[in-house]
Parts: sequence; C-alpha cells; structure tokens
Amino acid sequence: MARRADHSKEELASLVVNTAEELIAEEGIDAFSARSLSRAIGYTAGTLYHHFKDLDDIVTQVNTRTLVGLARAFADGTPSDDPRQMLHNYADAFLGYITLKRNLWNALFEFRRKPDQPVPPWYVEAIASLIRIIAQCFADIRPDLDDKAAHQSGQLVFASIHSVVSLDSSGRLNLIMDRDIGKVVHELVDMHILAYTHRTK
Amino acid sequence: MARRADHSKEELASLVVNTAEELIAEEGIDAFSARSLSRAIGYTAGTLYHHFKDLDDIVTQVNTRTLVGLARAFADGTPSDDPRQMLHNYADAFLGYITLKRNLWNALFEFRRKPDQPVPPWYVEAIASLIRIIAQCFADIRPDLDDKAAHQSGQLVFASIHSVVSLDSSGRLNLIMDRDIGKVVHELVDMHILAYTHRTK
DNA sequence: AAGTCTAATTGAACGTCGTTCAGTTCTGGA
DNA sequence: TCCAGAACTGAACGACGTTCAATTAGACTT
Repeated sequence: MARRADHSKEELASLVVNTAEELIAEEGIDAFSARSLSRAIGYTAGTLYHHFKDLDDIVTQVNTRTLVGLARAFADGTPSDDPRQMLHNYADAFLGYITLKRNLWNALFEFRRKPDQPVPPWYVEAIASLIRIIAQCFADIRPDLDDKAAHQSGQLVFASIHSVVSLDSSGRLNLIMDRDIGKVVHELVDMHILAYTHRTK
Repeated sequence: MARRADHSKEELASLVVNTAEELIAEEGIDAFSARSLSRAIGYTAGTLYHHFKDLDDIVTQVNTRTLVGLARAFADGTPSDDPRQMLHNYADAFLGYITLKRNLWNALFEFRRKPDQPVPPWYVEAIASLIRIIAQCFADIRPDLDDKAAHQSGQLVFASIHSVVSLDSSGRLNLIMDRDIGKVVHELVDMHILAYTHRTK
C-alpha cells in the first residue's frame, strides 16, 4: 500500500503537530518517539520524514505553539493600573500556564536538539516580547530611570522566575526547598521590585 | 575468555566511576553510554551490570562526586568577616566550580533518571549542607531575625543562583539575555542581601 | 481513454541505545 | 585435588532516529 489519499499535505502536517502536542502533553517528552507518533496517526515512521526534516523539526513546531500560548496567557492576565500589581499578575499568568501545560513546558527546555542546530529566531523573539512587557512595568515604577535599566530588570526577573518555575516543573525544586512554588515566585517578584525601587539613578 | 584477574572488585568499581567521570567531563552526558564506557575500560558492557545495578547507578556515583566537589569549592572559598562579602565569595566559588566542570554539572541536572527512581538521600543532604552555610551568612547580617528567615533566604538564593547558572551552563541563558553570567549572579546576590536587610521583624 | 510521470507511503534495514542471560572460564576454599 | 560460585563474554531483545528502494495512486499529457 502506498500513496493513500486520506489527508492532503497540509492536513497531514497539522495532524502530525496536533498529535505530537497531545502525546507530549499527556505522556511527557520521554514517551514521545517517531514510532509512537506515527502509530498514533496511523502512518509509518518513514512518512514523517517526507513532511518534516526530522523529529527536532516536529518538536520545535510544538514548542513554538507552547511559547505562543504563553504569550496569550500573558495578554489574558488580569489588568491593573499598578505596575507592581501587574508584575504579580504576570507571574500568576506564567505560573498558571506552566502548571496547566507542565509536560509541554518541560519539553521546551528539556528537549536536547543536536549540538549544531541553531535556536529558531522566533523562539528568541517570542521570549523577547514577553520581556518587553515585563520591562514596561519596571519603567512605570520608576519613570526617572532609563529604558535600559527597566529592560535589564525585565530580563533578570524573567530569568529568575523562569528558572525557579522550571526547577519546580521538572520536580527538582524540592531538592532545595519544601516551600510552595507560588509563594516563592511572588517573593521573588517582590524582591525584584524592591531592588528596582531602591536603585540609584 | 572469562574471569580475568586484571582488577579486584573494588579496583574495577573505582575504575568504572573514574572513567565515567572523565568521559562525561570531556564529552558530555550525551556521548556517554554503557558501550562507550566499557570500551574505555577494556571490558564488555555486560560486565558493568555485575558491579552496578544499571547506568543510573554509575551516573549517580559520578554526580555524588560532583556535589562533594562543590562542597569543597565552597569550603575553599575566600574567607571574609563581612557576611555580605562572604555571600559574594560563595557565589564566586559556585560559579568557578561550575565553569570548570560544566559537563559534569549539566549531567547532574540533565540526566533523566527513571520516573520512579527516588533521589538518593545524600544528594539532598549535600545540597542542604550548602544551604546551611549560606543561611549562616544571612543570620550574621541580621542577628535579630530568627533562624527560619535566614534559612529560607538561604534556600531562595541558592535556588535562584543555581537555576540561573544552570541556564547559562546549558547554553540557554542567552535566549533571555546577553549579559555576563558573573555580573548577573552578583546582582542577584546583592538583591537578596538588600531584601533581607529590609525585612521587617 | 490510455499512458506516463511523479509524489506519497511502506517496510525493511542500519547503527545506536540499555539491559539480560546462557555459557564459559577462572579463583578460592575445603 | 576438586568444585561451587564468581567474573566475564558475546549474542540477543526490543527500543530508538533515520534512510531508502520499491510500490502504488493520483495528476497530467496525448
């Protein structure tokens, strides 16, 4: 059997990415493989390689969706006029999203791409846009400081919180502490706000 | 050929762990395998399983050494009477050690043990002892606060810095920022000190 | 309508991995 | 001296990612 007409090229491509997303979300990245994916969509493993360069390619597309989803979660966060409160709201949005999509988030950072493979530029851009949103809050807290300071604080708070949340998400935070990740995150946000507030011009 | 007398049971065990450590340090955990390890020591892969439960077992022993080495790096850190300065010195010791042993450190946190496998208790204890050392600095900064507060700050600063350094060590920090990890770490330390100094009783 | 071209799909294959195990050989103790 | 059991090998199992010759069905040409 060959050359079936079950799906058009586009249909099959989105079927693959959709199913990959479901599989990773439910079973985790460790249980994900070319064979399990192809079994799930009713095709052979070889077929995947006619529509995608390799498994990296497929996982990258899933990861991109995860990042886009995070951006949407940020946008859907509770609005507030107080930039300090808004930072906490973003933190909640972040935490909520990752809690909901634990396995997908872990896939985003645990997946080992081949050494030479460069990070796709929209990865970087997706993260940069989140950081700009955060930096704006800092800029609102101290309008007398320049944009660079706000941007650096945005990067720092994103890196801090992302790291700690990932540590928790991969089940390793309890190696270090027995506290609730929610409390820790908000404590970190308060610390960054405090430090920024106390900055000298 | 079977039953060679090249090494005693203990000699072979330490040969395995030593060689595993070298291989991981030089090639990274991805290039590490039962076959590459056994090839390096001149035995068959099957032999490994007569002396160790599985590869997890071997990697865990290497990881334990890495953690012990970190504790020694802490102890060898430049002493100082100023607890604030001491925190920065510990941060430098941490950073220096991880820079030196990048691949081993990544192995410690990137290696996926089987789902049910529990974390060995001395892992937790090794980390806990590092945190106690850090917590002491906080206790010295504000002797009026209770030990619990110092301990929590110790955990938090360890988690923060460990996470950010790991992010850098695995080559992902530059997704978020283009700043030097050294500067970032000391900035974080200063933030934690500032926050602790401003704590209400 | 018949024939040809081409894209899609399969299934077997390659070399890798962790792990197990029957079989073989050697060592230490009785 | 003999033998139980420990140490070691090499083949095997079922997984993995990936490639590719062979096959087939749809699209295009005449």
